[in-house]
Amino acid sequence: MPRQPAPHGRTGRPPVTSRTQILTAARRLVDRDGWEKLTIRRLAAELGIGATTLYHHLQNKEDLLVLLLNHYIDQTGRPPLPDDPRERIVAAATAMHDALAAWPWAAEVLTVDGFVGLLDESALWMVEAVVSGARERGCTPAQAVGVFRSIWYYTVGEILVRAHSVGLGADEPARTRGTSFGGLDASRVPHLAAIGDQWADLAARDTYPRGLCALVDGLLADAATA
Amino acid sequence: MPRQPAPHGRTGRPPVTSRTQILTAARRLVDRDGWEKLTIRRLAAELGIGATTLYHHLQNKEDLLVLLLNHYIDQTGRPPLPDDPRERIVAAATAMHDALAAWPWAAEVLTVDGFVGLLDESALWMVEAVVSGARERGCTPAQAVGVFRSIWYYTVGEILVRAHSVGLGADEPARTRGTSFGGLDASRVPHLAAIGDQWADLAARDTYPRGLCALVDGLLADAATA
DNA sequence: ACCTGAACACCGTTCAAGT
DNA sequence: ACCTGAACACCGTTCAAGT
Repeated sequence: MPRQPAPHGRTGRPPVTSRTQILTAARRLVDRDGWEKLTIRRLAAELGIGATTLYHHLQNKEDLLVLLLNHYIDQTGRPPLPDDPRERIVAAATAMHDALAAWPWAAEVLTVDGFVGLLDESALWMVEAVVSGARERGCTPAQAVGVFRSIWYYTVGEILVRAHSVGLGADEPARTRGTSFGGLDASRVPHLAAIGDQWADLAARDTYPRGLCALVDGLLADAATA
Repeated sequence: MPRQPAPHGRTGRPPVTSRTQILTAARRLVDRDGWEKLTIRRLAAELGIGATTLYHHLQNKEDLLVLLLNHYIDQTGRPPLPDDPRERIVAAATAMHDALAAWPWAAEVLTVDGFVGLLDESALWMVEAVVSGARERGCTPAQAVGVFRSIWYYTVGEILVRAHSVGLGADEPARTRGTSFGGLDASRVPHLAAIGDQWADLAARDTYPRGLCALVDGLLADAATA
């Protein structure tokens, strides 16, 4: 419901037509200055209004985050879904992953809040795709929900761990020590000691797709034998 | 290296013998008031010292978090590890999971920081157990690292999602609406609509062990066929 | 060495007041 | 209805100063 531009009596600063302007400004701020700079006060400054004014459009900061996440998901394209149920599950999971990986701060929101409550209907196609694939492969409704949840855990975990591992090398090379198991006690942790400095390289590889397929195959096999 | 109690000239407040007292106070504060109340200023008050004094023992807040996490892990018991490699992987992963689940705020630290750099050697037995099990089942070193990472993602994701879903029902029953897919459009998301209100129940179940086994079996099978 | 208060540069949020 | 500044109750961190 767009606002009428007609100023009935007043010609001052146009009102902050609710959510849309706020969300685009928030998105701009995050993209420019980073996720940790998204604050009520800064966002108000970005909009050229007082900080307290924002509270006429937003319940609180959490509200802003949820709104922004849904706004982002709404803009995310929806890939074609394969007919094969197993491939459909993988494609939907990959779409979730890629959407989050492209905007890592979105994953932060997922930790600030429970996840299910903040997805609006435009994001549910991913859930539907996974559940439908699982059902077609013989899962019960309970099993299908379990399949989705396992995939979701794996995906969120990958995003969060990766998001917080990136950039450490840039400003804090001291911590690179932890990432390589160079000087480990070979008698206590022989396999890690053997891997040694290679750990950093191996841990930097993108193993999400590989692990996802293994997970999906494992979940479907488990459901089939139950 | 414990401090001599002998006050050479002064009998004022005993010094904050570095880390140990700080960490026990921090742990007490977190257990009593919750993770979000752990702040430099409050911790100083808990210790009965000035806030700035803490900076003689701590680099910064992140340092405190890392120290506290390692302190917690050090105190965590180490379960017996099965001889069977597959069972060993599952047991080690379950131990990681249970340790984090028992103190959910620890999972928060994992998102604040990359994880590998903050584990000290006393926690590496879990990594070693997973890697050794994978190696015994024929994985290459690279595959074994991949097995660990996939399990880690799944575990961290489960902890984080669960930690942030708990308690929502308590103070915010309004958001329970999101957790049930009651009034969904059956033509657009038929499977979710069919599950409907059952989603909340199904999502509340503990499916970590089930999903973990599926993941491990999937990973080992994948490595075997590569 | 160890500790301090004051200060800086921020937060989210509320409230009474303005148009 | 929409917006405001002032204020409240906090943060992490730095710095010059005290013993």
